[in-house]
Formats: sequence, C-alpha cells, structure tokens
Amino acid sequence: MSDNSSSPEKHTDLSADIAERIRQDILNGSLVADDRLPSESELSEAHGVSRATVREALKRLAAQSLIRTKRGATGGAFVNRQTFEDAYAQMASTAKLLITLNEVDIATACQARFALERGCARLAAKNRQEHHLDAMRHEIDRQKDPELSDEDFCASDVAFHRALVDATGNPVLSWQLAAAVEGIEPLMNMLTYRQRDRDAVISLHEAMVDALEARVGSRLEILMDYLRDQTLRTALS
Amino acid sequence: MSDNSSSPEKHTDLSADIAERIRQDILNGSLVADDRLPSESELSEAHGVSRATVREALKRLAAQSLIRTKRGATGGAFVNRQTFEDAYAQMASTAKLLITLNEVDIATACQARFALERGCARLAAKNRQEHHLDAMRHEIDRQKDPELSDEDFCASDVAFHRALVDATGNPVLSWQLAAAVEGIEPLMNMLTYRQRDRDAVISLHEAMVDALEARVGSRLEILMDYLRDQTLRTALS
DNA sequence: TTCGCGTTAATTGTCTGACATTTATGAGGG
DNA sequence: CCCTCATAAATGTCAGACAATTAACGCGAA
Repeated sequence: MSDNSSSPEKHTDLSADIAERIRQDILNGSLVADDRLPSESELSEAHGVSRATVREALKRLAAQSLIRTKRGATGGAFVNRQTFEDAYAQMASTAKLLITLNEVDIATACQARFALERGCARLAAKNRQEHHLDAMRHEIDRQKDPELSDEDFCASDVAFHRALVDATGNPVLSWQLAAAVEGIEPLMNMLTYRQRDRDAVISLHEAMVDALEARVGSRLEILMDYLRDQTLRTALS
Repeated sequence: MSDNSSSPEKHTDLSADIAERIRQDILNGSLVADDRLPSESELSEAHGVSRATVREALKRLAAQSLIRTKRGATGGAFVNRQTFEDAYAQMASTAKLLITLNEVDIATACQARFALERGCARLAAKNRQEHHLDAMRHEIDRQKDPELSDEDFCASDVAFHRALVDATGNPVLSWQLAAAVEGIEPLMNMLTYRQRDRDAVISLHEAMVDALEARVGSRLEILMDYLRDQTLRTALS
C-alpha cells in the first residue's frame, strides 16, 4: 500500500523516498528513541518495494546515525537516541571535511573559531565549576613540556578550549563550539610553534584560567582577542 | 582483491567497511571533487563483495552527500564538491533533530543562540556591506505587518539574523551560526508573541541595524543581550 | 524445582542473477 | 546536414536463496 505517493515528482531513487518517509516519522514523533522499526520484510511489503530497496533506505538512515540494527531473533532496526556526543562527532566530521576540502585559509578559520568562543566567555565565567578550572590547568601543564610535538600541543589546546566551552554549562553551546574547534584542528595542526609562540599562548591560557576563576567575563573576552591575534601571528610567520 | 582487511576486528557490516574505505579515499585526497568512482560492478569485484553490498555502501555515502549518482552511459558515482550550502543544510538538520529529540528547553537554546551570535557582533560591524543592511531592513518591514503569523514572524527573524551573521564575511562563521539559528527554529516556532513583544523585538532589530551601519560592535553586543533577555521573557510568559 | 542444553524461529547480512530504466554515442538513411 | 534508431554502459529494482546471529522455548537431568 501507500505507494500512492502524493508527490507526482520524478520518482527516481525509491530508497531515498522511503528513507525520507521514515525520517519524517522520527522527526514528528511517530517513532521515538529505541522504538523498533518493522522488519525489513514487513517494510518492503508495506511500501511495495523489494527488500533490497528497503535495506538501501535503512543504510541511509544508519549513515546519519538515525537508526542502529541488531541481528537475531529480537533484532531489527531501532531508532537511535540522538545524543549530544553522537551529534558532536557527526558535526565535527562534517566540519573537518568542509574545511579541508574547501581549502579554507587558516586566518578565516581562526577568526571564526575565536569569534564563536568569545561568545561563551561571559556565560563560562558565570557558570564555571572547579573541575573545569582543574581540567584547564592540567592541559596547561602538558603544554609546558618542551618535548611536546606540535600536534600534541595542538591537541592539548583543543582540550583546553573544550573545557572552556563546557564551563558554560550549556550542552547546546558546548556541542556546537566543540565541533567547530575540532573541525579546524587539521588546519591548526599545520602550524609550527616556536618556543616563544608557545610561551605566549601558555601565559594567555594561564591568564584565562585566572579570569575564569575570578568570574570576570569581560577580561576573558579581551584575553581571547589577544589569543586570536597571537595565533594569527603564528600562522602568518 | 584487497579483501585482506588489515583490521582483524569483527567484520560485521561489510557495507560500512567499504563506505569507510571510500570515505577515507575522499578525505586523504585520493578522490577529489567530481572524480568518478569505479562502477558498481568494478567496485564489487575490487572489494570482493556482491554488487548489492557495494550499493549499500554507496547509499551510505550518498546519505552524507559525499557522492552523487547519475544513470546512463556516462553515469556512475561522483565525488561531491563539499559546498558550504550543503554542509549548512546537513548541520541544520542535525541540530534540529538533536534539539527536538532531546527536549532541550527554550531557555538553553536561546542562551546558546545569542551567545554564539554575540561572538559575531564585532566582526559583522567591521565587515558589513550595504546589502546586508538592506536585507535586514527588508525583514524588519515584514515583521511590522501585524497580520503576520507567529511562524512567519519567526521565519523572518531567522532571515534577519542570517543576514547579520553573513555580514561577518566569514563563510565558516556564517555557516556555523546559520545552522545553529535554524536548528532552534522549531523551538522558537512554539513561541507566541503578543503585539507588545513583537514591537520590542522590532525596535531592537532597528537599533541593531543602526549599530551595524555605524559599525559600533560594542553597542551591537549590548543590543543582543537585550534581545536575548526579551526573547527569554517572551518564552517564559 | 532448577539448571543446562539443544532446537527453533525470527531477523539481519550477503550473494546471485535477472530485468528495467536512463543516457551518451555512433551508424545509417533521408 | 539532420533526424532516427540501435547499441552499450551504467544505475535502479526485483526475486529468491542461503548464512549468521540471537533470544526464547522446551525438555531432560541433577
């Protein structure tokens, strides 16, 4: 049944249509997290297509991590709970792809990253907890090791800023920000830091932790501007 | 053959493996935009699997808009150019899903949105062009129509803020921001604006355009804080 | 009773071969 | 020169089969 698609458009790619229908069912709440979809055979019969087509549709949904599948007697396709963690990974991956494949220059990426992060400053200052400060100080200690490779230094930098945005206590915010920061990591990885550059970054990081501890958002904003300029200088040298 | 998968892990879901392999080829540059992949038959032979499995892998990639397919003699699967527009749609969709399915409360979403947008203020003030101001003023005119439904009012609001972030002139930034703003649109759509609320929003919008025209980023930031508070008040009434 | 164990059924994962549909290309005739 | 038609290559779809996995059931033994 239900092959009377109300849309008279070109019906190429049945699997896309079916995937979209199921997707809508998830969106509008007909299917909620952990619900089990009908079996592939039932779906194929319900939509009037072959099982192969249904499977292609399900793979599409799986690729967007909308569903997961389990084999066996009680198996089937289940609606995934959309965790922030999942969405974060997905967005970071998209961001990485976009930035590497479009040859975004590092200045643009830096500007974007620090602009976004700047927006978190006041909220982070207001809501930060002790463990956020601890995490950031821990990363600073790592960054002080002169033996650290540029790549590891960069990774630690990402962790530092991740803790900073987590300090806002707003999951939507930290999820968006973290994805953005991680998305430009490949670009940041191409930076080569001289020791002098590292020292400058580290002292700014320390000042930022202090500002965060004292809950002075405005100072944090200023420090972020300095950090942006410092990073841009490193990039252009 | 290359079925000598170096990974001895549980090899369930061959289609996922193959999709991942091709994905890596795109990531590392072995395949670049508009390259044509081998035909399904060739891929199935190359990876030692059936054509059905290859097709499932390709559908996964298509779902992530990494490839497109064309039928016919010169058809096949082609690597997609990753446009900001594509990535934007994808991220907005992910954001919508995440926010609706996790029952994020409107206060959290608002806070996130305005915090992110606030980060753009200074950059937008610096780089804005005349056509950005025009677009924003056009939306303000729409918003003044008292016959406008709440939903249309909200859509116009999204367009207004989209123009604002575009004014930064930074594609990475506007892409991230626009996705975030559109992601919380479903939530904003649930708001009911009294006329008094609309008037308050509109005058703030007008003040924001003026600040943007005068290139006074700091004032723009303050106005955004007001707008955030105003929106929160509307939400909580 | 309760534990253990094989059987069974349901479901996804994979393969094979076929046919339908779309589309560029080239040959042939007017 | 242009139109038409056959052809080939590729994706889209289908049907049917078998393999692999897994929970649940039933049954016998301790």
